[in-house]
Amino acid sequence: MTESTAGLRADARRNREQIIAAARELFLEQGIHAPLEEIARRAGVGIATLYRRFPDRHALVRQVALDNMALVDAEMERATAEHPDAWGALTQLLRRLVELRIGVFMPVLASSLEEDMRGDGGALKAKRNELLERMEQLIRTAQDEGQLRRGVTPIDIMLGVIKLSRPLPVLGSELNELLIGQQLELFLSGLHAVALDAAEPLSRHRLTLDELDRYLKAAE
Amino acid sequence: MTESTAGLRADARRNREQIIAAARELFLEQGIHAPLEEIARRAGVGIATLYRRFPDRHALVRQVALDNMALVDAEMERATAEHPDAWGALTQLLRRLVELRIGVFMPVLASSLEEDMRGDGGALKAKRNELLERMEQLIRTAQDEGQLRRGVTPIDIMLGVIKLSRPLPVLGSELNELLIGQQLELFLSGLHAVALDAAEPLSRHRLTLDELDRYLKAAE
DNA sequence: AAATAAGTGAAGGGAAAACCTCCGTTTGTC
DNA sequence: GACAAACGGAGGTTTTCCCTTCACTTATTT
Repeated sequence: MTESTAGLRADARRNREQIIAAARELFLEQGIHAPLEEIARRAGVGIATLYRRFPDRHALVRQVALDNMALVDAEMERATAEHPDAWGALTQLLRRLVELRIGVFMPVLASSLEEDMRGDGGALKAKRNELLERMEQLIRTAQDEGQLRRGVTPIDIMLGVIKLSRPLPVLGSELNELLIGQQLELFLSGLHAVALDAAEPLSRHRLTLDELDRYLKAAE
Repeated sequence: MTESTAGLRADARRNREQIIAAARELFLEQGIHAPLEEIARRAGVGIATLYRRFPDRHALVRQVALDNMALVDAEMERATAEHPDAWGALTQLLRRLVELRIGVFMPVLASSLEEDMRGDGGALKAKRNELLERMEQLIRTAQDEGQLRRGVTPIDIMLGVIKLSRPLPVLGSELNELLIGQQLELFLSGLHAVALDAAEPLSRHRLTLDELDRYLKAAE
C-alpha cells in the first residue's frame, strides 16, 4: 500500500497485511493498548514477526491509522463515482466503512497530539483533516439535495461510524455483525431528512429472546 | 437497595454504593473483566473494602446486574407515570437510561449462562425477561399510536442503549458525554415513525475540528 | 465520652499476563 | 540448490492484577 513494503518478500508482505488487519480489529475492540501478542495470534504470525515489522506499538498504531485513512479515501472515491447523488454515495460509504470495521480515528485521534505523531510532521493529522473536508462537501451536497438533515457535521458522522462499528464484548462476533448492520440502518434513518412512510418497518430480522440466548451461548 | 445492606454501618453502606456505581461504569467501559483495583480506586475506597463486600468478581457482577435492573424498573415506572403517551414515555426512558450509563445487560447477558447465574436459580434471567416483556408492551403501544416504527424489538432497543452508553476510550469523558447525547437523539429520530420536517436540523451544538482537538487534548 | 465492634486503607507476596530478544529452522527468490 | 530473508517459539524480564494480612480509624451504643 505504501512504498515501505517495496523490498519485502512476498510472504513478508502478506504477513504484514494480516498484522495490520488484526490490529485494526483489536484496536477497535479494545483500544490501542490491545496486547501485541493477541494481535500476532489473530494475524496468525509469531510475535517476533510483528516486532520485526513494527519496532514498537506506535509504529503499528500509526500504520493502522494510515491504512485506515487510505481505505476511507478509496471508498469515498468509489462511492461518489458509483452514485450520482450525494445521499446515495454517503449511505454506500457508511455501509462500507462499517463493514470494514474501520475505526479510522480511533487511533488517529488518540495519537493526534501525542507520540504517535512524531516523526511525520503532522502528516497524519493533515490527512485526517483532508478527509473530513471531503466528507463535509459530500454532506453539504446531500443537504442541498434535501436528503440529509441539517446540522450534521463530518465529525458526527465519523464518530458515529466508529461507535457503530465497535462490537460489544459479550455478544460474540455473529450477533455483533447482525446488530451492527441493524443499528447502522437506524442511524441512517435518523440522518435522513426525507419522511418515512409512517409505518415503514425496519426491514430486517426481528431478534427474539430465544435467539438472543442462543447467540449468547454460542459466544460462550 | 436490597435487604443485604440491612445490618451495615452507614459508612459501609455508602462505600458499597460507590463501589457498585464505579463497577457499573467500568464494566460498561471495559467489560466485566475490568480490574477490581481500578474499580476500588474509582470508588475512592481501598481494595480490601471491595473484597470485604464482594468476595469474588461474580458477586460484584451479579450485584451490578441486579442494581441496574432495579434502576430500569424504577425508570420505567416513572416514565409511564409521567407520560400519557407511550412514545413520550419511551423517549424519556431511553434518555434516562443513557444518562445513567446503564449497560443493563452487559453483565446480565454475559452471565446469562455462566457462573454468575449460579446461586440464584435463574432469578436474574427471569428479571431480565420480565423487563423485556414490559418494554415490549411499551413498544407495542407506541406503535399503535403511530409514533414508533414497526419492526423494532425490545432487544434492539436495549442493545442500542448499551452501545450508545458506552464511551469511546480515547475521547475523554467530556466529549463522550456530549457525543452520547447527540447520538441518542439521532437514534430516537431513526426510531420515530413520524415524518421529520425535511429540513429539521439536529438541534444541537455543531462540533468543529478545533473543538474536537481541544477536547482530545484535554483527555490527555 | 468511653467502650467496642465494625470498618478501613495500604503494603506486599504470589500468580498471571504482557513485553521483547535470541536463535535454530523454514521459505521465497535468483 | 544456494543464499538471504523471514519465520515462530522459547524464555527472561517487567508489569499488572489478584487477594490477604494487619495496624489504624470511625460509627454506634449506653
